[in-house]
Amino acid sequence: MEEINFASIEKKWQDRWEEKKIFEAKENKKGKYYVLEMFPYPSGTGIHMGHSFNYVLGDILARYKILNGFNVLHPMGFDSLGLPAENAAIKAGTHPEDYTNNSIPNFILQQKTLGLTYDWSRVLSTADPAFYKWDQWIFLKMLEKNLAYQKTSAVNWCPKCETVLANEQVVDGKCWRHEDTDVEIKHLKQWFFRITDYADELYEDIKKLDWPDKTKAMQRNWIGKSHGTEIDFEISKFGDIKDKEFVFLHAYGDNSKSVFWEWLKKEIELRGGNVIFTPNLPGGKAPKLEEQLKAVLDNYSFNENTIVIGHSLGNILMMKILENISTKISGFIMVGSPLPRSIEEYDNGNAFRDFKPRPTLGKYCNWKFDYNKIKMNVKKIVVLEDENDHIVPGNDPKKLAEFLNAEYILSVGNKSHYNGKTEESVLNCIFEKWPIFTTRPDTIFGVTFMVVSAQHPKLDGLVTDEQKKEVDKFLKKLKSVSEKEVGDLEKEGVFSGSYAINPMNSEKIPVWIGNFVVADYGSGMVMAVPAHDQRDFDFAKKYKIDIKKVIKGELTDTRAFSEKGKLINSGDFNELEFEEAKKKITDWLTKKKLGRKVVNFRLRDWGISRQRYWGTPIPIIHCEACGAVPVPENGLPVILPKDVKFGEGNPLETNESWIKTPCPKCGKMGRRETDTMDTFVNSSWYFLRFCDPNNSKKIFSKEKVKYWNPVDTYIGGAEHACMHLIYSRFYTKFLADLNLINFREPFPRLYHQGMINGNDGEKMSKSKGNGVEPLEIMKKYGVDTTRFFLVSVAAPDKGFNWSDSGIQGSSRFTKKVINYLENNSFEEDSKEVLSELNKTIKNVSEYYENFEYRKATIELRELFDLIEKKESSKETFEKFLLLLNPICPHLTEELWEKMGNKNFISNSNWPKADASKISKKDKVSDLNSKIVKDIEYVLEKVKGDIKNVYLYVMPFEVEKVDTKKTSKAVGKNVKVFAVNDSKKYDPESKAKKAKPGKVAIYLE
RNA sequence: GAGGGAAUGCCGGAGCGGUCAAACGGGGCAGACUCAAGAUCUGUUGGCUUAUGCCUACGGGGGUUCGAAUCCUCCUUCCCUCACCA
Repeated sequence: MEEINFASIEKKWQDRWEEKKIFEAKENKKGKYYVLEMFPYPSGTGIHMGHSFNYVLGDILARYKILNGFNVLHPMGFDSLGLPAENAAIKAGTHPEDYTNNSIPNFILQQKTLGLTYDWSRVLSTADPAFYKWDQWIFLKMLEKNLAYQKTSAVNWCPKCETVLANEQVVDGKCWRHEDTDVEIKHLKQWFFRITDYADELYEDIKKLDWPDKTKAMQRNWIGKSHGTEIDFEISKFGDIKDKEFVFLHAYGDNSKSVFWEWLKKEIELRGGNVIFTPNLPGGKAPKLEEQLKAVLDNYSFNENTIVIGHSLGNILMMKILENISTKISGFIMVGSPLPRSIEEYDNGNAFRDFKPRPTLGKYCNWKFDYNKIKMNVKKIVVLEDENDHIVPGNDPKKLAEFLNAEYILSVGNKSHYNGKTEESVLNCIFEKWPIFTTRPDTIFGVTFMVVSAQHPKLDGLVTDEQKKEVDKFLKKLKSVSEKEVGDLEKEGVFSGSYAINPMNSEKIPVWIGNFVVADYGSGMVMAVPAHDQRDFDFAKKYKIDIKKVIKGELTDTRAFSEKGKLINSGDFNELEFEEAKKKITDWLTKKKLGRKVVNFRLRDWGISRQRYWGTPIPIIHCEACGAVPVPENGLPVILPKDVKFGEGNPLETNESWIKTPCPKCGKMGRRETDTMDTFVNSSWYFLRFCDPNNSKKIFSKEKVKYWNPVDTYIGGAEHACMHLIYSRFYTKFLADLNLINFREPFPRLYHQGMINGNDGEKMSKSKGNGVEPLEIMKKYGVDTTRFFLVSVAAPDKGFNWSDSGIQGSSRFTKKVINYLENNSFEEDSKEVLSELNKTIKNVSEYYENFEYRKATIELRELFDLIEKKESSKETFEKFLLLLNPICPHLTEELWEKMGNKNFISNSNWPKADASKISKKDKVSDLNSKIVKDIEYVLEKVKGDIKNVYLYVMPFEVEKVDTKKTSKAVGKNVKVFAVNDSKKYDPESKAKKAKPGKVAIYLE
């Protein structure tokens, strides 16, 4: 047998395919099929086995579809922007652009050797400004729709490189280049896409997808939709109010006129505070300072627990009082504060000033204040502005608040200087409402502490003076730890000094600060029920916090009872079961406006800012006057400047002349945004660009995209289950909302190829030396053999360990096929061959359709074995070649030609199966013959006098069963029922055992 | 901790209620061709010493069934993903 020259056969056919452009796709009236493999990052090392596997899987499907008459789009491109090119630039001193420009042709060359059906006229590269221009265009659209925004968020920072690090550049909390340097957390202003606006649709549409269950589950987890209840807890801004003394200072006159305060008094007392003093203020509309001071100071001595609620002129009096006392009081809430006007007049924050009297108030207000002393004598001041306050010209409570370092609250909708609404607002000044998300409202009576995230933006307001030191100590400890290690931290916390109030029973609950609470999930604070949640339990044990049981069940020393059960110690809700309790408590809260049913998502907005060079520039110009101004559409693309320095911070910041550019709005000199976009933006829509890759006027032609999309089958690694596949779904939905496309899911059918490991079962890697180079293997065994082997070892989604002896088995097969013509002559088909052929056509078609390529290789081997052994015709062998073509395109072309065909086998026609030629033996899936066999078997097993046989089948199968023939065949009286037939005779309810294609049998 | 997947003969791996001692491939063994090896081809590959028979077998226990590798349940082991999500 002569040595086969695979290489020349392969080259010959690849050249001919390319020359005749048989794989170039054009829109036409035939049914379309869009097969896509995830495009690669073109690394300098070329393609590896995983790439080859991925492409071959897609190629087999594409070829199968071509043979079946589909107009197939099968494109390839390069995800060429990205960190590796930049890393190579830093480490090897090449420019990312050169690196990329060198890698891509090499990649294409290697891909071409695989004999793929790619339409190379459509190749695209994301590093091409003609491509990323449209990234920028989409960004502008996002901005327009308020889906792009800026906020500060944490990044990894290497103090030695003075630059931001990507997660993969952080190794064990250290910098990838400086192994001795701890990575720090830094907060930077960054750009985000509001993917959370689509969270619900992204979640709900998962069920429409024909994707691996696992991937769907991963997406569901990632989006993390959870139903629960949001409960408003009030938190005192003044720490524990139990020992606080509330003093009301109204404007003037005797306190009996202050009926207004009655409601407030009641509410404060309900929450455990004491209202102890509401003095009469003498003097009517012309009060004298001395008289008023006396009236107050003679009756009450201010102390560290005092909280004053002053209204209007009462505030003025209080400020005077604060000048006159020597203790520091706890709080001062200034309501309806008509002072002071124009703080700007104020003299360096230290002087006295005149308060210009209103005519009606006479001398009263002609006072001067020592503001520093006032500030010194109050721990916390809150300024509450009524909308009415601004009516007095020049009065500006907001400025007053700034001035006094006070918290400022606007009482919205309160137009009066003094009414019931004001009271509610005052209450909100003392007790702030925090909505808390929980999935277990049934345990609300068991809440014994709250935990707020240590990273919470409103944390400061919760920390009392007494606890400040400890809290600071705790927070400092956190900051020295890198983000990744936070995950391994032990749950720790510190008491904030504040208390929350349980809305169910007004119980006082301490608020802790914890390192384990996520700041941007829910409201960044959780209610802790130690008796029924393990994490809360551990925390409570550690810090000796009360544990209150509210569900019947067993607590141990180390375990909380976190299962469902009946409520106890829960007031009116005792004895209720889990589900009912949840509902009733939520209803109660909803009615009282203290809570509501909500849906919460784990999904966060997508941070697209990267402080790196080799990505799409964000088309924004920062202008001192106008802020962040988008680059107008005609200014796109914003092209990456080639002239930058690597290795010292963000390379883009090293090119001043690129950065400096006029503001599109006002024309003054502004600065370009130096952040680039996450490279996932490119892969989020590249599949659309393939439909119209060279369009320079538009992102793509709507018609072309409409013709080809959605992608019929998408193939790629499971590692993209979350990021890439969620982002492209998000982009698709967004572009559909812009009316650019007419579908909302990009990839209705998804397939993951498995991992190919080294022969030792370990991941292939250079350092382990267990890698197998696809090009070498193909050189040695031939491309078709390699393709055949790749799909014959295991189911494509499972992957396998590489084995050198394994490929020899495939090699034997392909060689036998190639040599077949030399050693055999054709005759008329034997029945056996015909049966096997038609069975194989039938089955293999299904296998190709469903990625059961392994089974296809098995049947093809069996068919070929038979063709070799038994008489078979030329037609049969040609059909066999057609069936084999998707896997082994070159050798089938070669033999096809040798047999005298002038056309390409690769775009000819798929054979049709003739079911009548399939012999009984091979018709395993035939329902009737199966039934007969089953009955005969059962009859044989069950000895006894049987007359009737009852069959139960799926409703749609009733008509398929031939009762007459079956009765005759088994010699019994056979009756058929649909499983859902209520009149069926089924004394032993066998019907439930039936399945599609599988009957249930009852004998009588 | 949550979610997903898997466990089959020497190995990889199919089968997913009756046709199962279990496809197909690798490997082993025997034979053919050869001085010999390789390549190729043929046969064989759980045990019982040969029977259209029995036994033991698809991770382990229990169950459903006339019948289980296949369905249910519990357990064990392994792999993957997200991991403090309230």
